Amino acid sequence: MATTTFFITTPIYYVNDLPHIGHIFTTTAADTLARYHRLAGEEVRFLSGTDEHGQNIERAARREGITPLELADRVVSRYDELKETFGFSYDDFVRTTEERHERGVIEMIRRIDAAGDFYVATHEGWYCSPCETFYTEKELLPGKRCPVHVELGVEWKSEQNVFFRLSRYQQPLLDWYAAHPEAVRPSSRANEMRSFVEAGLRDLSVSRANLEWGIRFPGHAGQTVYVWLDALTNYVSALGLGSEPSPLYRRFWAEGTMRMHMIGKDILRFHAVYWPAFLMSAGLPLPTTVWAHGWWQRDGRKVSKSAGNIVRPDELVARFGADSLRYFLLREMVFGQDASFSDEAFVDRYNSDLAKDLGNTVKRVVTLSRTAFGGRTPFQTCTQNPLIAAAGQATAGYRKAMAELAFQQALKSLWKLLAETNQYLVSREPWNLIKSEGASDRLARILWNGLEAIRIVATGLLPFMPRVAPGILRAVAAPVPGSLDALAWGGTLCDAPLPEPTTIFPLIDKEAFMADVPLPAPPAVAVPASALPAGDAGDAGDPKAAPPPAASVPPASAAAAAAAVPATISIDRFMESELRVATIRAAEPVAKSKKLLKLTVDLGGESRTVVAGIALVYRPEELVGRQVVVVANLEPAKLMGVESHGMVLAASVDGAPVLLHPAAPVPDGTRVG
RNA sequence: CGCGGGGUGGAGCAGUCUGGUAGCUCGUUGGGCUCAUAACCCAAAGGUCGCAGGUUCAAAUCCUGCCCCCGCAACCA
Repeated sequence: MATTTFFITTPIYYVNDLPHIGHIFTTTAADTLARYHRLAGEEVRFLSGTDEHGQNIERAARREGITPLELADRVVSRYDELKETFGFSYDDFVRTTEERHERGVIEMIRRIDAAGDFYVATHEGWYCSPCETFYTEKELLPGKRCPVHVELGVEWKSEQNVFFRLSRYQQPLLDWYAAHPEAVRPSSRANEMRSFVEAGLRDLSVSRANLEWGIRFPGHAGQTVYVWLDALTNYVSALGLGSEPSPLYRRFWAEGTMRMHMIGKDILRFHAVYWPAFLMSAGLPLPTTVWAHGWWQRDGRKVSKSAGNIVRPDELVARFGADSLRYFLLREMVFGQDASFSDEAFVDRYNSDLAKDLGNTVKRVVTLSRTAFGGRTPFQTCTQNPLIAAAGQATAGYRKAMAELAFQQALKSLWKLLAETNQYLVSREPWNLIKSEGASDRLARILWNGLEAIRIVATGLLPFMPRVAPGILRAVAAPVPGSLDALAWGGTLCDAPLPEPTTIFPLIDKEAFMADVPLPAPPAVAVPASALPAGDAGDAGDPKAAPPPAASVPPASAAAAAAAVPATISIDRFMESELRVATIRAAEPVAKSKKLLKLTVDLGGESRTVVAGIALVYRPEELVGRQVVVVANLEPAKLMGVESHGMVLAASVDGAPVLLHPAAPVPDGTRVG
């Protein structure tokens, strides 16, 4: 029986973005899994990389006056640093500008072409000449101007492109999902993909004309391979598809046991629909699992010093170590769902889990043993005690959770064993035995059990904390194992020298730490997007790259004819509007909007959220407590994501709003009219 | 009807797919212990599981409607 193989990938990260918490998270998850499977005795191949082609890179490079490759090199060096810092253990790092990748893409195209799944068709859209790019209606600025060259208009242009017959793979994809429940996880995502595919698939434009920075499309002069076909192929090109011989490709893909893509949910469609379709067309095996995790978010409403939810991974790493962050990321999030990141949660987690539960217990047991046995581990083992069953349950729960990528559960299982170890110690009171009977047999068994439990926990932590876990093992005089077999009870050495314990995770004064959190930029002013690390977990390509539909539909006329307004209306008609006086109880800017303020308004017992476009003139602070007139029966509307339940009346002077208010205070809710 | 996430003790969350005594962590209070990083152990208080209907012997969980919050897109409702 051949060894089980485990091929795991991160997305290839787009190089116009510096690494952030999302990249760190995805790679940490994949790394932890890779390490776990190595310990499980499987043959593991772990791949990461960068996506370096495309218009955006070309533009960004031009802006900085360097070549695209120089730009990519610079970002790649940041990923190298990250690898060092976090101890990522990928075996290979593929860059889409590498020759081996290009060979893979060309082979992929050859195979798809042989299957007859390419055709040339016309592709139309709004085009900006300086950008050499098509934009969708939505991307354009008002007046059909280019979002990059804001002063320039765009033109309607059509271009010949190569299309992939994605539509042919609708049923095969549905069959694949049905036959492989593990193919897309978590299962809620699989449902999403199924309904997406069931709704019908359009053919996909997979080339661009006039795109310099990319791989030339074989057999179609003037065409460049477009993002996703290029990017997704990295998973096999890095293994050597298109190069001969390609033993890695054969071993880990063609004949591999597990082929897993770890991705963020934002790029699921590309991995669970397009990529399998490409592979089907090419006659290659499909991934066994596409695992889409959730996003790290932040509570946008409460970005403040007191809330302490400012993400500063660099500082956290510098102060607490990369392993602490690795632990936090996998312990805090229910893998697959979204979670929110905050400094406060981090410090809480660090103090309670790492400093107290883990660090303190290690030091506690080691100190007891050193005191009782002259700086050594106890002289005898123990084969009958309550911790054995506890450890058995903990490791079983751990393994089960790891198999399901339930990292949170796996860690919880280990921590339960730590708690049980502390309970055991309290029940046996070894500190009293030291005084009463010295280095007795009984004491030896008790403390050996304590050390053994810690050894097992540290073993389970090896995939999660690749630097700290070996340190703990050394602290309990245990060898660093190369196999999960070490999770079994009984590994702690007898009468072995125990080094003097150190404080692995110093307890942090949370108050002091939180006071240290720098204030964010004033939210009333436009905050540069770069100051707010995105919550997503790494794009494997241009997020704007969703290919336009094959069928060209001229964009709808933007300007609908203004509804004719009669010169006068009846009093009844006017009375249909419910105008009421209200007091502004709270006001805050709407995130990322220039003009909107979110007002919480008191209508006399009823509290409402009303969005008003007055931020350019009024500051939130000066509004609170003021009375205004509100249209109370307006149908709700969403503005910049915030649902507005009413409208604040204001006079408009050259577009600048001036709020209306009663000349004397009146009760809230008073009808106007 | 733009897409998506969510509303469960003070805080943060799990549980919802596969209905059946509401669970975890932190915090709080009281007690214990003193080996350990003011750590560890025990106990207690604290919840209309957003609201309203429905299905069911039984609903946090399934169905319908509604309200609210958050992220993305949409900027003056």
